[in-house]
Amino acid sequence: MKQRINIVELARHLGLAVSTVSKAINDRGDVSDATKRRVLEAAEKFGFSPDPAGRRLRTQTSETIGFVLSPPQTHFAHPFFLDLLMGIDQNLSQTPFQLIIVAGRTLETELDSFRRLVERQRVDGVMFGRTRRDDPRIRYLQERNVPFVALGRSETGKPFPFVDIDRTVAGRNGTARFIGFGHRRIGLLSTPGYLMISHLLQEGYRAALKAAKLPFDADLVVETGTSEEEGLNGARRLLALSDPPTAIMCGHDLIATGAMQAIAETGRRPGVDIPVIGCDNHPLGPYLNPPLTTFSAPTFEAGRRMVDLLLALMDGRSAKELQEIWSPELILRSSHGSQLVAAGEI
Amino acid sequence: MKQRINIVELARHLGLAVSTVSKAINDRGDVSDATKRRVLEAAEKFGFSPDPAGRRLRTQTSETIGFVLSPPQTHFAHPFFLDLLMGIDQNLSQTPFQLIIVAGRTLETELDSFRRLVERQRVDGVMFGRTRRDDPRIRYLQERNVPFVALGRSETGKPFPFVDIDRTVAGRNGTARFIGFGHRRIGLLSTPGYLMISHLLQEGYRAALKAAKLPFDADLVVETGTSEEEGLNGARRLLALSDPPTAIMCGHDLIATGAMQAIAETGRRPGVDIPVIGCDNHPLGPYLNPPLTTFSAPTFEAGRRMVDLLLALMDGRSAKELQEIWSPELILRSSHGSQLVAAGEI
DNA sequence: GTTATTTACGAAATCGTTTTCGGAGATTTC
DNA sequence: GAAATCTCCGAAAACGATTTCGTAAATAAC
Repeated sequence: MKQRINIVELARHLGLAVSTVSKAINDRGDVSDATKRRVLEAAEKFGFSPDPAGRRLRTQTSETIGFVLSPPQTHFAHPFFLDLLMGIDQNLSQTPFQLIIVAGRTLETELDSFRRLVERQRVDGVMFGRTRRDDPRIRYLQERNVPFVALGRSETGKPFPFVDIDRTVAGRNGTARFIGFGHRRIGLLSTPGYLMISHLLQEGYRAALKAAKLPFDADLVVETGTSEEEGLNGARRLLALSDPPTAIMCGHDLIATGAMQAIAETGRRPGVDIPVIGCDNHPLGPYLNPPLTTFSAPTFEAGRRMVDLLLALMDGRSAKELQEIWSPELILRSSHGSQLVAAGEI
Repeated sequence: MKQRINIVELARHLGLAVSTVSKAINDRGDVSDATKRRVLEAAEKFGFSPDPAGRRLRTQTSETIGFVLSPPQTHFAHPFFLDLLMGIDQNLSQTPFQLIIVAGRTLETELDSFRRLVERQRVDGVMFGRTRRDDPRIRYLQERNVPFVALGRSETGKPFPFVDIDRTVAGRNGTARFIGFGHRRIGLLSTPGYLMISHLLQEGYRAALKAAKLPFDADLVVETGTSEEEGLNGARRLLALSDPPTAIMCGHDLIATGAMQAIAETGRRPGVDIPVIGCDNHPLGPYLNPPLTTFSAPTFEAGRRMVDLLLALMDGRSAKELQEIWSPELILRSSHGSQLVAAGEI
């Protein structure tokens, strides 16, 4: 390991006091431009940069923000969160903060990950996603008074900062689109019920039905996990109904993938006989059969923005002004019933 | 923020010296079992755990290992690396180390990410993937003498620890399979040439040709990026040849996805008229049209193992004994020419 | 019963930084 | 020209842990 120089040796080399050098490096006041320049040059020359350990000890900050990947694992075998991480990192790398990530193992032990993060690692801030209607993570963080920002809103606790890609509009617009095509019985394959996005999706779904004066039929909505297999099973249940849906709105592209599989199993053509719409714009959507119509999810940008919000929060801004709801946009491919589209819809 | 207790206050409460408390907490010798138990109980009661900043300052370690995501971004909109991270984290969470991740922006600035990691953050170890035949990252880390483990081997520098999911066997076995089906002209759609996996894939490809006494035709191998679009374009070039391949081996499932698209464009049926095999077992492979035959890539396990190797290296073990080459296994679906399989192959 | 050895604990130094406070010199004000 | 105000820099005190080394008591050896 190459020999490192510390701030006192650097100061000695310069014939200055350590305090002066420190102030120069951190661009605090009380040091002339001339010496500041001199210090910076010397630091560059000797390859000096302050040891984080020393600085953190003194300033009582960890310069660290933690991101916890939600369980279960299969949910994250998904480009979504990697994009999010990329966005977070890109923004964070412009700051002194570093990003540490931990993975919650199961729903039960997930809180332990949070505890380790704040009580042992002492992170300065926390980020996470997949908010739930009733979310113990939020309660914990608010109780400990640690700054955090979530991907998704929640019904839990006091106001907190979030970026929310609004599932309500996906549910409403997707369903409305099917209704516009003449469908009367529309299936909803939702993500797990405890998730906030599931609740919002169903709200949008109901709103669209109501606007069209269509009845709500509880048989038509089934909650599944966020995977292809679970989407497959959910769709099978839907299709086995005595009066099955003629179109299916899905809470996630992976679910939609399974759903199209289930439709094909019955000998019908997904996207033609039974149209399907997903959510979150999975990169392989265009390569499915048929190409999947879906709603956008600008996760990279969401990651960037979450960092902005967290920084603002730590800067003293109030949580209420740091809440953003983004509307996803419909991405038309062909699984939603392209023959109608071809007939003049676009 | 809840009031924290530090080690001197804890010691005062116990009527012990700080040194004794410290030794008890870290289970170093020189403290009786009785007082050790007493200290541990008190620590639990007061919710004390040592401040990482203080400990790191004193011990001159960062207790941090860094993972750098390779550029370009599109390569990572891929479950592969998320699984790897999950594996790494699962193993690392059993140790005092924390995982910090950074994303290399471009190939040019990637080294800066490494430099920031070791020279500023002062991580104790580094991990990364997508090794290259000539890899400046390896040179840098070896020169600085920082412990690291890579996903993939390389031709660069002195021996270092790695886990390598052997692309040679994918190239060889995939190609041999096609040859066994009677194909004489087999296309190879490889990942970018600078990557080690590309080199190994081609080696395997050539080996299979040689074993079957088939000629090598440079026109039949084209290197593309690791994305669907690039796979699409690469396959178009292959299919536009005057004497085009009758089967295509791909260095990646995303490439294979694009290739099947390209085949369909020409009016032929991918997997039937022109069989295709990919690599890395993308979770959506089974849902492509046709379902994609591919090679396994146990990335979660690889992540776990990489942590073992890194820890062993930091523990003084020699790099040479910390190199593992894993053979991927063929996962038969139907894109490799299922009609032949149905005819008795399985 | 004396001496040698072990065992258990404590005092103090140390890691590298930031920050407070004070003061000398330069500059402005009246 | 004296007083007041700025500018710039330095000495020293934290921050919270670990580790070395010394020493008293307890045990073992003879």
